[in-house]
Amino acid sequence: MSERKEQWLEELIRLTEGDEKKKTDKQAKILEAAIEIFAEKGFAATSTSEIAQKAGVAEGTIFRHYKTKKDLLLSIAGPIASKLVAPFLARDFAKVIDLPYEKADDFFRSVARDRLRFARNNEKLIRILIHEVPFQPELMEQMKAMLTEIVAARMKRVVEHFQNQGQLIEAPPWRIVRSAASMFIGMIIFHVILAPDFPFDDDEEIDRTLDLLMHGISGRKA
Amino acid sequence: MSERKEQWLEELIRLTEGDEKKKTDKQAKILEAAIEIFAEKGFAATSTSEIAQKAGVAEGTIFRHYKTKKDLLLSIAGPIASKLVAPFLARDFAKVIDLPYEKADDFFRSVARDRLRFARNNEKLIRILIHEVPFQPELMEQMKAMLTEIVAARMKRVVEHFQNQGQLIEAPPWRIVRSAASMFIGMIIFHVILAPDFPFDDDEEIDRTLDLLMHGISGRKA
DNA sequence: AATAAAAGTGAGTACTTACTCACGATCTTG
DNA sequence: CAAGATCGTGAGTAAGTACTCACTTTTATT
Repeated sequence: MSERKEQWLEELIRLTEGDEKKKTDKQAKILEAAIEIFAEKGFAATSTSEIAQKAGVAEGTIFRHYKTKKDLLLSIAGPIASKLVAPFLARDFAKVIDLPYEKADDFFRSVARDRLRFARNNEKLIRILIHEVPFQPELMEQMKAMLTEIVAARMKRVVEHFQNQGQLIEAPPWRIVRSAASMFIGMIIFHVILAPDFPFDDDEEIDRTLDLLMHGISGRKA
Repeated sequence: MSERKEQWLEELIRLTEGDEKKKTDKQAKILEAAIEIFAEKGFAATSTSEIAQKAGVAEGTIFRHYKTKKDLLLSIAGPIASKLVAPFLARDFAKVIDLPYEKADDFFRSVARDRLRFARNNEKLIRILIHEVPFQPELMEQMKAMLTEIVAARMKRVVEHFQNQGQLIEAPPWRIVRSAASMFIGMIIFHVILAPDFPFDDDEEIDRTLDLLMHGISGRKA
């Protein structure tokens, strides 16, 4: 357990240093193909022969680089999970509090924009992550740990800071964070998965959603 | 396509009339076992032999009742999808507008409570639904159709009604519906999946979440 | 009680699965 | 350039896989 924990923590540290492992050409092809098919059909429904074929590689080559099929999945899902929460680990994230963001909504807008762009640039990887996390206990633990120990912990401090300034209402920080996350994740899922045809301006939509989040949907006569 | 559409529409009508098909003992056992394992390991990772074993039934028996494994999945996921949106189809749903609910938040509270209870009573089925919908095009189409033609359409009318009364702000109804849905679905996922240990009072939590939804998270000095 | 229909069985089938391994090709390093 | 390590291969394997079918057992109908 503690080994696991250290593993993704090291991975996070490595990420901030921009240290990528050297991959051979064929290995890159394998990863590319695996991501493509995992995202489309799911991990369990994907065969290694299919991956090999799409990658233009012999099946044995896959197992030279990855002990098992599951190992291949983890080497895809692990890093993306780390990258997803990486910004919250940044050393200056806590300092975000008193430096660039004087207003709470500016802060939320900034985070939302950044993570939405990230999601758009890594759609397939995030699809894989969402789908396979519930079935891979190790991934599940990793995600839970990251969300509670990094994201929730950091966000809690930020929310408390804005509460002290009277910019946010006096409610349990976790509920505020949960609500904000729900709103934006719901927005992403709705527009990316449910209505991908219907085009919209990301920044504009974020602003409108942020408005609802900050001031609610209640009208004057409520 | 139109045949498909009629299929789940008929299913919905049947549901309102409480018409359940007669099942044999072993068939019930098969469904029970399949739901259990599908929810735990996912459809693709589940073998028919495993289902048969858990159901205490010969493997051939499964295929007497269901042509294929996929057929078995659809006969589980289809009905639960229908039941999930069924309340929105109720004839009196539109009338909900001028009869029992004078206040918008009472309406939202009522819907949230009802569907949360439904989700709690059908946790495994909903898990299966969420997980397999993206991979089964037919299910995907069914869900999209239901969400747009039934849920969204009805909710739009209700929101517009409350907007006319000045109880809700003048924003696009779909965005208001999306925000409300995101908040409550986020609440459910958070408490059911991410923090199942941490016990909480459903109705109380719904009220607090509804508060945030109605009035936002912005403080006095914002 | 006789007959038909439906439910249940489990051995069998054709095929796919993840993974191995002995061997040749390519790269790295002295 | 020699030698060892790493990379790449594809035929091969044992263990499933979803599904079938001739058969027996149970249930429904007359």
